[in-house]
Amino acid sequence: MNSGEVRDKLIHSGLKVTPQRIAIFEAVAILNNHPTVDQIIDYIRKNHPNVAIATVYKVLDALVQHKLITRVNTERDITRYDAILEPHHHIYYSDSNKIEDYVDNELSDLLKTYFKKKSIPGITIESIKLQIIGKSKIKYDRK
Amino acid sequence: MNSGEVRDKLIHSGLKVTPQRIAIFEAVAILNNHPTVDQIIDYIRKNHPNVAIATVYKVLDALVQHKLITRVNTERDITRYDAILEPHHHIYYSDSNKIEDYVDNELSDLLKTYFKKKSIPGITIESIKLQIIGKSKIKYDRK
DNA sequence: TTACCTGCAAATAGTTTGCAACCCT
DNA sequence: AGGGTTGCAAACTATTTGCAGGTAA
Repeated sequence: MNSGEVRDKLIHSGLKVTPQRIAIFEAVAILNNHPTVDQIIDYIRKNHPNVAIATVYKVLDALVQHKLITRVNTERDITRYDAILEPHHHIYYSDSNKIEDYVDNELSDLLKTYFKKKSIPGITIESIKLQIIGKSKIKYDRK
Repeated sequence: MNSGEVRDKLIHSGLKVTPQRIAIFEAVAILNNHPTVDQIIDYIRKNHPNVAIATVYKVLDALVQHKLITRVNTERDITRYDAILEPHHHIYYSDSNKIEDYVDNELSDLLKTYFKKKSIPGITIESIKLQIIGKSKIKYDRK
């Protein structure tokens, strides 16, 4: 996502285009893999040292509010953000604590079909998200 | 879950049985529906006024540590707990902000079969959790 | 121009920590 | 008896808020 796209998305949401917003939006997109606030702040401090931390929080809130990014629910006390908006599932690596996107249309269709047949009383389903929890098969080198 | 069962589970985990632990463990079980720390603290303050807040945190940590309860990943800044340990899915009501358990063996089997056939490279799957997000069909009375 | 945005510092809220006293086993 | 546990207050950390000055449209 280049800064032109970022500008477009901001304008489209009725948000004013400011250098801070471009920088922070890009940070979330560049730091793909569900960056934590810490990672975003680090990135901003390195690349745009005069942007205030409070601004990072305010901008992230604004972007979530206007659905340009989403918050990912993960471990307690760690807020992660995601610039990918298409419906997708998540893989949680319990050993390395990383999160990866998982797109699987066959699976999505399977679930769609399943819940079309078997609806859950009392609820109108809006979306279904899978959390796949597992261990990485690749061994890590010892430090 | 009666206090006898609670005692057994504590002993079984090698945790000492104290009135505070019984009270807090019971609170999570009684306040079923994924209580937040706030709700647990409220309950404890009402029913066991001399238990310190810090103790609630410490006991919840100990219970999670020993896998007697689990933490549920939800909205940022809201930590919820769950005394149900069997694998199960969650339904998130986007309108009322409630979480409900969803047990569906047919679905679990379907997923198991699916991922037996189609494994994801690089990961050994430990568990799969569904988050079903939707709106309640029941209308709420206006205040 | 003017309503929106940012930066700063102070405030807040949730959670953790250190340690002496306590109490299960 | 002795080590795990608790209670309290202080410490911490992440996030929010208020407001004066700045800036995009």
